[in-house]
Amino acid sequence: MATTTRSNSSRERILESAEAEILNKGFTGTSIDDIIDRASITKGGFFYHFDGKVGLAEALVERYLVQDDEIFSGLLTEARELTEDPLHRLLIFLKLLAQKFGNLPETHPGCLVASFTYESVHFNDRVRELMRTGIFSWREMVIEQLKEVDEQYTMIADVSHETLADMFTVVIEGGIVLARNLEQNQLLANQILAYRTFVRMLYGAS
Amino acid sequence: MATTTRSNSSRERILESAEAEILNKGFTGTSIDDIIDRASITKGGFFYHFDGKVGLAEALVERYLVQDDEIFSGLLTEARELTEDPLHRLLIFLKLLAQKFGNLPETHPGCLVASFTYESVHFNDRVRELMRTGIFSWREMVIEQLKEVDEQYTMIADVSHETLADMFTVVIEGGIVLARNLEQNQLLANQILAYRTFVRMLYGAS
DNA sequence: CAACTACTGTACCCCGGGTACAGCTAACGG
DNA sequence: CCGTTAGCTGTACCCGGGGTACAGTAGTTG
Repeated sequence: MATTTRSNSSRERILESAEAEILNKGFTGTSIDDIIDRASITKGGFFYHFDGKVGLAEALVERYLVQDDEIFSGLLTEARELTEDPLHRLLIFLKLLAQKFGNLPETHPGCLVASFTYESVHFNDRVRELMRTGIFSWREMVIEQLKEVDEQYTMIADVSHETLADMFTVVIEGGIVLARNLEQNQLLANQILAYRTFVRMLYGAS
Repeated sequence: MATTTRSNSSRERILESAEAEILNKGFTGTSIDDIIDRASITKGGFFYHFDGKVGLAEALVERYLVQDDEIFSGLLTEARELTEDPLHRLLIFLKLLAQKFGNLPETHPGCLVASFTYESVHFNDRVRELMRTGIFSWREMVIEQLKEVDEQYTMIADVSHETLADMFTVVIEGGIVLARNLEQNQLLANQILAYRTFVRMLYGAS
């Protein structure tokens, strides 16, 4: 299975095109023709790779979660190299993320999970399950950090790890919506930095 | 123009049905037939009231912003009756909102502005302008509160009024996405309460 | 009672999304 | 060097949705 003959890039090109189109037009609002034109492939080729449009949706979410994980892991590693302190590591991670989002050349393309949330009836259980998986994995990523922080710091207000961790995702999802409407990436960055301030204050760091 | 003869309720019924359908299926994913079936009206009747689907979208956002404003104004008035202190008023408002959302019988139906954000290309400038208007009005509502708070309290960290006000909307938009996916309204309530904790800490209130 | 509002019902067009499948071709394995 | 297979292309088809166009009708108001 290690071989993929001459292409395999076709499949990837379809996914790439589909994601870009869908984040602008929505899933139902994106036609297969839109996608295949952009990906320079034919309709037949599309159906060779995917089991219809819902099959494409499955592959898209899977891919999205993997890519997202890579981005977060990368920034987390970067932060880990800069400090041993778990709180500062988390704060650096958030600052790096804010910078990354604030410096995007265009407005943030959007989150596939959020997009699909408002069209969820068109998918199957597998897609909906994958979306939940994504939300849980983002939650767990932050909770892991918070656990380490709690070994050395004390939270000065009562916010559960789960809620504080979810707030990370919430701020990004909500921030994207506002940033896209106002065409202002800095708004998204500012929201992440505000969340960062909240975390910092909760642990009484100056 | 004060008269609306026997009905006018038809137009309202269409808007009601359309909003409900669209929040589940997305705008493009909702057919006019879906809407008119639910509203018990005919296609001719639909086109009598609206200038096509995009015309409906305009009316929907207009209506949504008015209704939303009424809800927020109502809770704000309620909070105003309970205290004179601007900070506590804001904190009570947030608690009331969290309670309202947490006690919904079903998962929160969703925000039309967020839904439309991921399908924005299908609308016209007027709709997109209305969406921005909504975001600005939510921002202004909170900024007004913060200004009054600042007359009596001092913020102990540097978060701009604009960013803190936007965070209100951000937390709701993001909270809705997570709450819908996990079918758990309390998550949305918890996010609003976490935001409330943040505001409280920023002003050094115990 | 005339005129108007607020519809219903029907009939129709066109486009494009979704599907199916038959055929071609480059590459690889034996 | 030839058969098989992955990776497509091309074509043909159906149906549903958006949108239009009226013609008719039943209350409502002046």
